[in-house]
Amino acid sequence: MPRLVHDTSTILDAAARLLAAGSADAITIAGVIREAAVSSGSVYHRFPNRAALLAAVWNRAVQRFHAELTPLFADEPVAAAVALGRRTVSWCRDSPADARVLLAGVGSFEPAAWPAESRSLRDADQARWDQHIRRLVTDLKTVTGRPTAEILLVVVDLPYAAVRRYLGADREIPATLEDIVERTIRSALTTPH
Amino acid sequence: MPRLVHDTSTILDAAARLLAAGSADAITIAGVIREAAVSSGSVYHRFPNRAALLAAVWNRAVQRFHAELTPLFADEPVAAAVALGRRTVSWCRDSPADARVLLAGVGSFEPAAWPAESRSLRDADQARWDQHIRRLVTDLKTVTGRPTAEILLVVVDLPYAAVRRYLGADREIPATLEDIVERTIRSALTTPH
DNA sequence: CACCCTCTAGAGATCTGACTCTAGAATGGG
DNA sequence: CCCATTCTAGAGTCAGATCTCTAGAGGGTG
Repeated sequence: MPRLVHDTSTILDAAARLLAAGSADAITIAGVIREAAVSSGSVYHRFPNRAALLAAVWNRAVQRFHAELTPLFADEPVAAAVALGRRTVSWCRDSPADARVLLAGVGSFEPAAWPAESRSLRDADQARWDQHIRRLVTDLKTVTGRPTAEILLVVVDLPYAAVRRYLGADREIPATLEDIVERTIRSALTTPH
Repeated sequence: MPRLVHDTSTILDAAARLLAAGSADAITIAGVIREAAVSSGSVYHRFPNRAALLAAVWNRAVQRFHAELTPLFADEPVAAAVALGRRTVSWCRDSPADARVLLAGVGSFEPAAWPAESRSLRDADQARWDQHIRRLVTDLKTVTGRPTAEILLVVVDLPYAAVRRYLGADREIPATLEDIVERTIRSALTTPH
């Protein structure tokens, strides 16, 4: 049994690098072969087709992100919302490649073409995540009295927006951004209205 | 002199429709030909290459957006910020195709490959817009005492984030979103800290 | 040492899409 | 009515990308 010469993560890293240099469609098999210095045989030994490779890139990034954030749901609702926002920012700073993957959105990864295996993996992940979010949203509704759409905007979309400006332009995420995000979340959730 | 049988906007509309159905890379010449029921000769008579077509799609959407919003900078700073946020939401509801173009970001349109003409057109537009934004930001800094990054987050990125959730998933933008955006902007700018 | 079995290398087959090119349709002016 | 000019049609070329296929390298096992 010959050892694996190339690690699968080498290939996924190369793909993520290609994405960072352009869009998700910049992830071509030919490009990965060049970037990872690997033969096409190697790639196709691991992934039946391009869609499966894209799926792996996406799922890996999402799993890492979720692994980092899920513990934070344990806090009190407002504290959890703030912690999620802060951690989203710091995670993006520490894992820019994965962050760029999430920034592109699943839609860029042609999920319609994914093999069943990849799809169910994603579905399971997503279901768990959605459940956490739903629970947090209902808790925040009772605590703050805001409508669902407002809570989603402040808790989910706002940290994403904060980070997008810098990731998209390949600029450093400022050190003060966590504080800014925290202040904005707090004022939006606790201002009387 | 034979009349133009196809309007150029027909071609750009078809391209925008293709983008809405997928990513910006879904805008292929072959696709536009199908979607607009036009021959490749017609397309290449107007646009020297695909990059020029992409540039035209982008620039048209941006010009429409800017035309809609620029008058609003005339207000008092906080009022202007609120009005910009509200109008961004309503514009996206009324012009979903153009909104999807902006949502994709210039990066998707391969600006590096644009002809000089398209590029300078965009640069001029962008410079005018940036000047308005810069002026508004400095005004808001003196009025609210917030740092630049915080103002940009609240004024520029937040309305974008509010709308992204719905445009990206092809869902109706809720009628209450303008109010939600306004409340969030106000509380972020006027809460003492 | 012989034998497997996993993994790799890389040459093509095939497809898709961008772009070129030429013939000609349509219309206004002389 | 003819010509010039503008625009259109669509076949054809070329580049690049996905995927297939076969030969074989490399290391563990009997």
